[in-house]
Amino acid sequence: MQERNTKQKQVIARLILEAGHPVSVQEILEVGRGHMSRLGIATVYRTIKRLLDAGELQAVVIPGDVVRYEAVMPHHHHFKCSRCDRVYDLDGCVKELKSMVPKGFKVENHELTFYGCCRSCA
Amino acid sequence: MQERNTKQKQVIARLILEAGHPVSVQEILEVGRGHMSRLGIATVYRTIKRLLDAGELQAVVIPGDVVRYEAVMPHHHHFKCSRCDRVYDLDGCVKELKSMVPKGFKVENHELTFYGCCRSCA
DNA sequence: TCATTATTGATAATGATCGATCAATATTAT
DNA sequence: ATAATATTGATCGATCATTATCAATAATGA
Repeated sequence: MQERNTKQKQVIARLILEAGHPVSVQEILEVGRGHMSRLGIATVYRTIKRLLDAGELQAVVIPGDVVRYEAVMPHHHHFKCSRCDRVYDLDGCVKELKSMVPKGFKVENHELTFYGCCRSCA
Repeated sequence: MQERNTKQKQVIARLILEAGHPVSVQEILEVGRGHMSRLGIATVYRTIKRLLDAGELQAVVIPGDVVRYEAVMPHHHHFKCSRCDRVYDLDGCVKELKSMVPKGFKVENHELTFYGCCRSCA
C-alpha cells in the first residue's frame, strides 16, 4: 500500500491553493480546524513537508518572520504589509536588477521583498 | 557613572567595522577570542544589542540563515555566495523596482538578496 | 467485511537563539 | 589608591519552530 488519500491532506492542500497568498503554519492550522476541528499541528508540518518534496509547494521566507508557503508559480516577488502582516504576491520582475551585481559574481537566484502599507490598510 | 568603555566593547565594535562584510554572532565570538580569549557569548549579544539601540549597527537577515550584523551605511543590498556562505555588500539600487508594486500599495522599504557564486569561488 | 498498515493527534523532545542571573572583575570618579 | 558600581563570563532558563514518539484511528486491497 502506498500513500493514502486522507481528509487532512485534502483539506490542507486545498486550503493553501485557495488562499491566494502565502500562508503560515498557524494560519493553515487555524483555517484547517474550521474544516476538521481535531486537526493536529504535526499533521500540518508533515503535509507541508510532503508537498514541498513533491514540488507542489514553495516556502516564502520574509526576514524576521515565520515561514509561509504557497503553491508553486512562475518567478515573482512579495509585498508584506506592516499593518496587517499579510503577504501579497507581485507579478513579474525587472531585468535591471542584474546591473547591481559586480563582474565575476554569478547570480543563480534572487529574492525581493517590499514592505509598506497595502491597499486595504491605506 | 554612566556607560563604561571596556576592552570587550572596543574589540567587538572594531571587529565589526573592519570586517568589511556582515558578520554573525559566532564569527564575532571567534574572531573576538583571537583578541580576548575569555570573551563570553553573552557579552557579544549584549554589545550587539547596545550598538543596535545606539543606531550604529544594523541587522542583515538572509532567509533561512543566521542573522548577521554590519555598520550602518547607505541604502544597499546583499549577495550571498552559496559555496562559501559569505555575504557581500552591493552598492546602490535600481529605480525600476517601484514599477513592480501595484497602485494603492505604499512602499516604505525593500530588501533584495542575490544568491549564487562569488568571484573568489568562481 | 476484515486485516494490514499508512496516517493521525497529542505531546515530549529537540535545537537554536537570546535573555536572566549572579558572583567575580575591571573601569571610573574622587 | 580606593570605593562605588557598570560590566563581564559562565551558565541556566525562556521561547520559539520543528521533529520524534507511539498508541489509536482510518484508508485501502483482498
